This record gives sequence, C-alpha cells and structure tokens, in this order.
Amino acid sequence: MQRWVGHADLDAFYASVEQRDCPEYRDRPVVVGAQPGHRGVVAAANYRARTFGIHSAMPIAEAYRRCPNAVYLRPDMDKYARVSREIFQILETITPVVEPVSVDEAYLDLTGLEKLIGPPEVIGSEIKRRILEATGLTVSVGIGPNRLIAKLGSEHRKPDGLMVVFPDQVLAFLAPMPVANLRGLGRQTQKIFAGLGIRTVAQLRALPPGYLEEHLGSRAAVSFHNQALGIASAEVVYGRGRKSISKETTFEADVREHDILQDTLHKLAAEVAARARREQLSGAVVTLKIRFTGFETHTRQRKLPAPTHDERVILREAWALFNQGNLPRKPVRLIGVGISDWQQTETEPMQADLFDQPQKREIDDRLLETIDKVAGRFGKGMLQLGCKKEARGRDSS
DNA sequence: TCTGGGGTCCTTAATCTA
DNA sequence: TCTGTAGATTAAGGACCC
Repeated sequence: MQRWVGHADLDAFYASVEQRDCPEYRDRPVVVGAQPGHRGVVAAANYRARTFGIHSAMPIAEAYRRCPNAVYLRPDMDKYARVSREIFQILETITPVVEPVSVDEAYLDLTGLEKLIGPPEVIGSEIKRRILEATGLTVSVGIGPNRLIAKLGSEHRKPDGLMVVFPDQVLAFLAPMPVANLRGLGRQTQKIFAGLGIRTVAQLRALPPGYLEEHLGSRAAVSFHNQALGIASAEVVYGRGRKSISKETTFEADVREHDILQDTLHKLAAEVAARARREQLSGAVVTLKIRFTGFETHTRQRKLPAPTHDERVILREAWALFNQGNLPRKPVRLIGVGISDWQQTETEPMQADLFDQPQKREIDDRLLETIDKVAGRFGKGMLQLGCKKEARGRDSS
C-alpha cells in the first residue's frame, strides 16, 4: 500500500489569529513579538509585514526601522494554545494518527484514507476546508510519500497552499530547490555548502559519495545525501511526549545583583514546577541556562538522586549550579531553568502547598476506599496488572 | 547591529562501571 | 587483586527548528 504523509502548517499563525480577532488589523502589517524599544525579536509577521522584509527571529528594532506603521503586538500564548487545540481536534477528524510538531504544525498519517475520503488532493482540500470553516484560519498542506516531501510540499505553496507530490515526481520536485530547504541545514552548514559551491539539491545529488563526509562528518553527510534523493522516514508518531520543560527570561538591562537573580530563578522554577505538576511529570535532571553580557551562553546541569516537580528542589539545585564557581563573573543578560529526564516515581510526593493535613487524610482515605473496591471487584491480580501498566510510563499507558 | 523563548538532537569529552 | 579496556552514562555546548 502506498504510504501518504501529510504536513499541515498554519500560515503566520500568531499574526493570523490576532488579525482574525481584530478586524481593524485586516489589510495592515501585523508583527507579533517584543514591543519596539525593548529587547526582543519578531515571533510572527503576517504576509503584509513580510513585504517590508520583516521575518520571524528578526530583532524588533530592525523590524520597526523597516515598518514603523505596522501593528506591534505582544504574543498571547494562552490564546494560541486554545486555537491550536481546536485545530488538532479537527485534524483528528481526518486521521487518528496526528503528530504535533509545534502549536501550528503537525504531521498526519494519511495512508489508506483514499477509500474513505478520496485521492490525496481531496484529502488535502478537506483538511483546509474543515480548518477554515471552524476557525477562520488558512493552513498550507503538503502531501507526499514521506515526512520530508510532505513538509517541503507545504512550504512550497505557502500561504493557503496545497501540494501533492507523487512518488514518481519526488526527484524532479527536489532537484531545483536550494539546499537550504533541506532539514537540519542551518546557517553554519549553509556556509560549508556555499564554500563548496553547492547551491541546489541537484548539485548535491551529483556529488561523489564520500565527498560530503570529509566536510560534514558521516552522519550529516548520510542525512543530506538521503534527503537529496527524497529518502526519509514515513513514520508518524501519535502522541509523542515532551522531553523537557523550561522557562527563561531576558532582563531589560543586564543584572549583577545576586538577590535579583535568585528571585528571578525562584519565579522561573515555580513556573516550571507548576507546569510539570499539571502534566504529571517529574524530572531527574535540573538545567541552569545563563547568558552573560556579550551573548556568552552557558548551561550547567545536575542529575538528582530522585526526580522532582518541587520548585524548592529545582531552585536549590539551579542556585547551587550558579554558585559552583565555574561560570564567568559578568553581568547576566538571561537566566533560565529547566527539568528533563522523566522518571516514574514509586509514590508521587504530595505537595505541601496544595493540601493541608485534613485534606491529605481525606484524600488518603478515599484512595484506600477506592483500592478496596477495585480489589474486591477484579481481584488482586487485575489491580497489580493496572499498576504495572501505569508504571510503564504515561505514553504507553 | 542585534540577537526571545521553548524546544530537540547531535557531538564530544570526562567519568563511571563491568 | 590489579590493570586495561569497552561501553554506558553524564555533562556541556552547539546547531537547528518553530
């Protein structure tokens, strides 16, 4: 059976949501990101703003220079997350196998849907129609025999595009593309390719095997060589879990004072811990990220004897990493903290700040009551089976 | 010149362990 | 018991993505 992978990518997502919600922004350049006059970059720019040369990751001061008349908005991440959830629900009406990449992007396994919905173009149109009708937002869709082709397809016809690449069209589709379009090829690698005089995928494909390896190492060489031939994974992973939670902040002006740094770290640790508790995750590795004056960035991490989602533990470890003595003594531009390396705890520690003693007793009593009922109904064997299944981790359970 | 925030994955080196 | 070594784990940094 022919494998079909879809890639759906919302157009200028943050800016489009703001424009949809505020009709007076229609026909105006909209830039979502930092406020002009502050430190920060562009998170999203609508297509009108892009005609001024504004693009995401551009310093906000530069964007303002190019277009002082644009609408400048701070991101409203909660709102985008709500819209995103709505969109993912719509995607799941097409296929249950949806792999989110970010808030505005997902891969879909469309294999075998031809009999149900129709040929790939019809499936793509249906995705676009359902999202537009329900949310008022446009999406670009690429469909191809694997993830790479699907992704390049959705990029190819942006905005509001639909592109289907059949297996026998893959090589011709890729050939004229700039190598910069390939996955995992950023600024550094582009410099190397430019130095070698390679601009297009066709040129890359024509290189003798081994040549790339000398300049990029074996792993990257194999990856780019395969991509040039259109060879990539067609696997779409449903419900891929996150691997870390982190929170960081850049100061308006660089900071020397330890009390400000510690206070900030405390707030960040509390947010990380709260998010971890909400998602029922405990991490055994705490990471401190710190950026000094001059953009010099360091990370320090430490593995804990037991996983945690307790802000006090996260703060204590992060502060200890900061004071280890192996970091420069310079003013701090950015500070951040994260946890990772999820591990199943035998018994989740109950948060002292969430429940008082009588509440804890009540919860314990009700828990024991429930266990008795379940054990009575299904027998101990079933109860143990349930516990084991749970212990395998939240993804599999 | 100016470079946010939240992530993933890879490479390399040091350290631990069998 | 000592020593050398291979493989696993940990830690740090960097490239890349959205």
